[in-house]
Amino acid sequence: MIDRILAATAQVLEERGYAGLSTNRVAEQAGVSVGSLYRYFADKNELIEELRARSSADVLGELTGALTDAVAMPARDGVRHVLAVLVGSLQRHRAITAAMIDEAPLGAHGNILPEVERQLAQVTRIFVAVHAPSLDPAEAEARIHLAMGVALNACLRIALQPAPGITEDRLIDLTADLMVLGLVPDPLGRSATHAE
Amino acid sequence: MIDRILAATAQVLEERGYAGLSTNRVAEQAGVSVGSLYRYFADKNELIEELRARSSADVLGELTGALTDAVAMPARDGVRHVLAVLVGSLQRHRAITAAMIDEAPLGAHGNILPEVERQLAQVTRIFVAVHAPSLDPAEAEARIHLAMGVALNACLRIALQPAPGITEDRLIDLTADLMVLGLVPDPLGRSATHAE
Amino acid sequence: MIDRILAATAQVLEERGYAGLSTNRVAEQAGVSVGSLYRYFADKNELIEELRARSSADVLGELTGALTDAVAMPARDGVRHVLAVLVGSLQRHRAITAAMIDEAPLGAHGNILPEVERQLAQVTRIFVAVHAPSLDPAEAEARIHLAMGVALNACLRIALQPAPGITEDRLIDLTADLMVLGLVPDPLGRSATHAE
Amino acid sequence: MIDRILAATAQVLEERGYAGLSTNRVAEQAGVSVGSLYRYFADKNELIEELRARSSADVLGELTGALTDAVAMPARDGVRHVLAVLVGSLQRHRAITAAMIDEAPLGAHGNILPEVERQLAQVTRIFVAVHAPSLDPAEAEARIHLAMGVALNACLRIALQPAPGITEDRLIDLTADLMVLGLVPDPLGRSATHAE
DNA sequence: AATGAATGAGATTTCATTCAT
DNA sequence: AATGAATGAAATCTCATTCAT
Repeated sequence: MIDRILAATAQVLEERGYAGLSTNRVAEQAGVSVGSLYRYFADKNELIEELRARSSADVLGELTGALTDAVAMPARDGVRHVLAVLVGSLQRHRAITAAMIDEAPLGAHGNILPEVERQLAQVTRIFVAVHAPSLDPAEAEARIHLAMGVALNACLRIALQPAPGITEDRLIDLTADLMVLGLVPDPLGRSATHAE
Repeated sequence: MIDRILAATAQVLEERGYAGLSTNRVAEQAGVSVGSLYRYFADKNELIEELRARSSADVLGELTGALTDAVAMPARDGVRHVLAVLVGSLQRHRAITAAMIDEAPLGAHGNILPEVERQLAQVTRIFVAVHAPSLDPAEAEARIHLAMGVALNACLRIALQPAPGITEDRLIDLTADLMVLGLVPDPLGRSATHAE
Repeated sequence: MIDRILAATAQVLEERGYAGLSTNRVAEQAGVSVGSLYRYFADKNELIEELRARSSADVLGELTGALTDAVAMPARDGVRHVLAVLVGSLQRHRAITAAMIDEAPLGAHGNILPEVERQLAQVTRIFVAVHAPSLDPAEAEARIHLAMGVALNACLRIALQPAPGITEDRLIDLTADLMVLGLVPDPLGRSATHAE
Repeated sequence: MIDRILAATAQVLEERGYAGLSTNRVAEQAGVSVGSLYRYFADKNELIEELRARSSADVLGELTGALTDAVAMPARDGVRHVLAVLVGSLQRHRAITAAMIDEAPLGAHGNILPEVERQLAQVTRIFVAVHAPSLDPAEAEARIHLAMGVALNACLRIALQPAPGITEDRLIDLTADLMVLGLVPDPLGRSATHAE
C-alpha cells in the first residue's frame, strides 16, 4: 500500500509537477482513499520526504555498484565512471529529481540527495587518502566538501539540462578532470616541478 | 510604495519561506492593503519576478565592479576576487536568494540568477580567449558552461551553507583554483610533459 | 446534498437576486461547507446551469402533460389550456424564473427557457400543419418563431407581473386568441370574403 | 462631463459587456477620474439607470416621429410603420439594449424601456378608441397591456436576434398583423357573422 | 471641482486534514 | 483497516467607494 501510494506520488509529480501534487490526487492515482494515505503518512510532508528518501536510496544503490567498480580502475577513469553512472541514475529519476529541485521546499541548497552526497563523500575520502596521502586532513575535508557540491551540481546539470552543442560525454569528461584536479593537489607530480 | 511592498515580500520570504508567501501576508507586512499591492503588481507572479529582478540587478552590479577590478589582476587573483565578491553579494541577499533557490518554481535548476550566470559567462569567454587562446571554441564553450555551474553552485554553498571546520576564505581559494584549472587546459604548460 | 444545495441556491436567488448569489452564501444557506458545494459542482456556473436545467425540466414536464391533453381539445381550447398550464408552472417557479430572466447572463433575450420554447415550437408545428395545411412552410416557420416569442413573453408577463385591474384568466384568453389568429392565417375562412 | 461619462459607459458596455462594466473602467474610458464620476453619480446603479433612461429617451424620440406619421395612415400601415421604426431604433442602440436585457439587474421583466412602453400604450389607447370604439374600457386596457408586451418583445427579438431564414420585413409584417388582430376584436366586421 | 491612490470587504476556488461509518 | 464525504481556513484577485490633496 505504501509502495502504491509512493508510486502514485511519483507519477503525479511527473505529470502535474510539484504544484499539482495534492494528497487527494495522489490517493486517487493510487486507487486508494485519502484516509488510507493518512494512515501511512502523517502528513503531506512526510509523504514527500519518504519519496525523496527512496529515490535517494535508489540512486545510492546504483552508485554503490559504480563505486565498487571504480576502485579497480585508474583514478581518473574511476571518477569518470562514477559520474557517468550518477548522471544516468539521475536521468532515470529525472521527473522526481527535477520536481524536487525546482519546487520542493527542501531548505537545503543543492542537497537534494543528502544521502547520496554523504556516501559519495565517504568514498571520496578514501580516494583522497590513497591518491594524496600527504594532504592535510582539514584541507582534504574542504576539498571534498567543495568537490561534492561540484560533482552533484554538475551531474544534475548534465542530467537535467539540455546542453546546447556539447555532448553529455564530453561534459562528464570535463567534470571528471575537474574533480581529479580539485581533489588531488598535483595528480601528475607536477607540483614537484612546480615547487622548484 | 513599490519599494515597501518589495521589502515586505523579501521579509516574508525570509520569515516564512516561499510556501508561506501570500499576497495578503505581504500586504499586511507592508502595512498596505491588498488592493494596493494589486495596483502595483498585476499578480503574485509579477511581484516575485520583480523582486528577483531587483536582487539579480543588485548582485549583478556588485559583480560588474569586481569584474572590472579583476581584469587588472593576475588570472587566479582576478578569479578569486570575483568569487569573493560574489559570495559576499549572495550573503547580503541571503534571504531572497535562499528562498528562491530552494523553492521558487523557476524551471532552471540552480540557475537562479540567470543574468548573473550569463554576465559571468560573457567575461569568462574573454578570460579563456586570453589565457587559453588555442582552445577549440566548442571545447571552450563546454568548459565555460560547466565552470559557470560550478562557480555559482560553489558560491551559493559558501554563501549559504554553514561550512563545518573550513574557513570561507579557504573554500574560495579552492574554488578559484578549480576554476582556473577547469577553464585553462594546462595553465602551466603541463600538457607538454603529459604527452610524452 | 445536491438537492439541498440547489434548494439553497433557489432560495438565495429569491432573497438576494442574481447579484447577491455567492457560493459562500449558498453554502451557508444550505448548512453545508463551501468545500462540499465544490465537491458537487465544478464551479458557480455549473451550479446555476443545473438549477436552470432542473427548473426547465420541471416546467417542461408540466407542459408536456398539458400538450397531451390539448390534442384532444378544439384548437383554441387546447391553446388556452397549454397557456394556462404554462402560466401556472412559471408562477410555481417564480423565484428562479424571475431571477434568471432579469439577471442571469444568458445571452438569449427572453429565451430563458430555450427547451420550453423548442418543445412548444415542435408541437406548434403540428398544430399549424393540421389547422392551416395550405400555409407555405417558410411562412409557417416565421409565424411559429414569432408566436413562440409572443407566447412565452406573454406567459411570463402574466405569471410574474402584477396585472392592474385585469384578471389573469382574461389575459390568458386574449393570448390564446392572439396565438390562434397569429398562427392560422384565416381561422374562419375569412380570407375568402377578404379576397373579394 | 456627465455626457462623457455616459458615453464611456455605453462604450464599455459594448466592448466588455455588463460583467466587464466597472466604475474605474468607465472613468478611464471617459478620460476622467473615478472621483469625478462619483461627483456626478451617487453610485454605479445611478450611472446605469441614467444610461438606460437616456437610451430610452432616444428611442422614444424616434418613436414619437413615427407615431405622428402613423396617425395619417391606414391602421395596419400605421402600426407597421411604428414597429419598423422601433426595430430600427433598437438596432441602433443594440449594444446597450442587449447588455441591459441580458444582464442588468432590472427587476422588471421585459420592461427594459418602460418609458417606451408607456408612450406606446398611450397612443395605442387612442388607436383602440378610434378603431374599436365599442370595446369595453377594461377589456381595452387588457388588450393594450398584452399588446405592448407582445410588441416590445417581438421588436426586441427582431432587432437583436438573428432570424434564421426569415426576413426582418416579413416578421414586422406578421407582428403588425398580430397587433391589429389583437387590439381590435374584429377588424373586418367578422364578428357579426361570427355572432350569429 | 477634480484627482487618483488607497482601501478592504467579499468573491471564487483549492486542498490538507478529519472522522463517522 | 479502509473509506471518502465533509470541512473550513486560506489563497488569489476585483472593484465600488472614499478622501486627502
